[in-house]
Amino acid sequence: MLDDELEALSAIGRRKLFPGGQVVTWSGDPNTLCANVVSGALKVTASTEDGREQIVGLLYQGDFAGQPFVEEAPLTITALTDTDLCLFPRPAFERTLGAYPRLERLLLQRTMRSLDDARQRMLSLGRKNAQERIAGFLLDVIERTVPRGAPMPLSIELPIGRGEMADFLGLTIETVSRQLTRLKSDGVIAFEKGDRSCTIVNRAALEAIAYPL
Amino acid sequence: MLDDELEALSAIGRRKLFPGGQVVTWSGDPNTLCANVVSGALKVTASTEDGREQIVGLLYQGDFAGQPFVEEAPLTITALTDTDLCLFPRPAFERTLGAYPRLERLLLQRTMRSLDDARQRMLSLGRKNAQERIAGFLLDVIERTVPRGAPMPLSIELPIGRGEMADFLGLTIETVSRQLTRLKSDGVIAFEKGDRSCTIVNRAALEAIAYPL
DNA sequence: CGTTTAGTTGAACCTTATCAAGCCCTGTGG
DNA sequence: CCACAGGGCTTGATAAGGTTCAACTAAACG
Repeated sequence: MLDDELEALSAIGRRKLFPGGQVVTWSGDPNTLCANVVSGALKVTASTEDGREQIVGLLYQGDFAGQPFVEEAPLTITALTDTDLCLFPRPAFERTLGAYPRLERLLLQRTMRSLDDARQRMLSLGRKNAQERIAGFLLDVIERTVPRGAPMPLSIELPIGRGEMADFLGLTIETVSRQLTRLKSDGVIAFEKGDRSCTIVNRAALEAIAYPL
Repeated sequence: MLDDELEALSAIGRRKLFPGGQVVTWSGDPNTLCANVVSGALKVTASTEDGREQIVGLLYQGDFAGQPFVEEAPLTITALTDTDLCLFPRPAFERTLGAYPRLERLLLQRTMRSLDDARQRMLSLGRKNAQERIAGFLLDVIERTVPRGAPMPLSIELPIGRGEMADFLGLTIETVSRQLTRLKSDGVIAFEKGDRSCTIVNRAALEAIAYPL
């Protein structure tokens, strides 16, 4: 981002801290905000009326949240951990986009990447079994957090708990738990000091599971 | 779209007819093209290496196809019926976007709508059962093709066959077929003159199935 | 400590996939 | 004109993968 763009954004943005668990935007509410994630993590969820929930996206440091040019927020956004957001009132943000074409270009590219992402997840949700989804998820976490070509046994910190993994992968808590213990007893992964810190013992095996044939 | 934008686009576009079944873009190939759908219909698919397929989007008249600013095409696009496309070489299309900010804005808005769409489908694929998916699909077709507030018994033409419905909904052909016959015997829909032309007998019932509670 | 919360494990059940036949329509060639 | 082959769809029987319900464990917290 260029200096004047950053400046223009910071002129309309205000920082706000959201404690873990707090909802930033409710689905159906008037869409008043866009934001940049300064630190922390958020989940973007879609729900059925009867309470079933699907996590349709996870947002981390540097990610963009919200939808300009839309009157009603279609999705609920919730802080997973304590999260620092830089909030932009939507109308001001839209004006800034108009004034800085490079910014709009950037947003377009990000939106298209999100779309690609969403489509890969549709493949996963529609056509993969529980093992493949879990393995794919672990590989995604690796890609997101581990520097390229780090030496094996890798250690990763799962960004979400079992329940949220289930909501992300379209499974139940129990299935997620069982598949993880299966990967563990197969010697592919291991857990130490807690259910969230996971060691990748055999990455190749994980890839073979996630991407068969 | 404004006159000069249309002109700029038509200057770089060339029309081409694709017969039904023909692939327009292969996933993994160099991404050389974007296009507008002049007439006909296309499917956008993601696949696993071992051949499972998920339809991640359907494109109709007026829809935009392709991904500017990406070097490798991530998805396969196939003509469902004979389809007339207006093709743009990607580099020229990107230059045109830069020259006509309103055009880029338009594309951004479309991309965001596609993203919303994709996320709703994630909810469907991850959290809804076969009946709900089928009912939701039928309602989507209605929304797309029937004028608002048309009188009941509605008649719609299914844009795709059973196999493609299955690939779209993350089900099998057999399950799609069974759920449709179930809706038929429940008196919610009916079929005349062929498997593709479907009469909506009871739209409210369909909505109650698609959106429980 | 007792309570709560997250995770694991087990057993029964259910939805959907899988495999296999059969049907209907269309187009083709004898 | 009829037999027949092929594609798209339906239907049935069976099986598997996941869900559900329930009990249990372990760590966290007052």
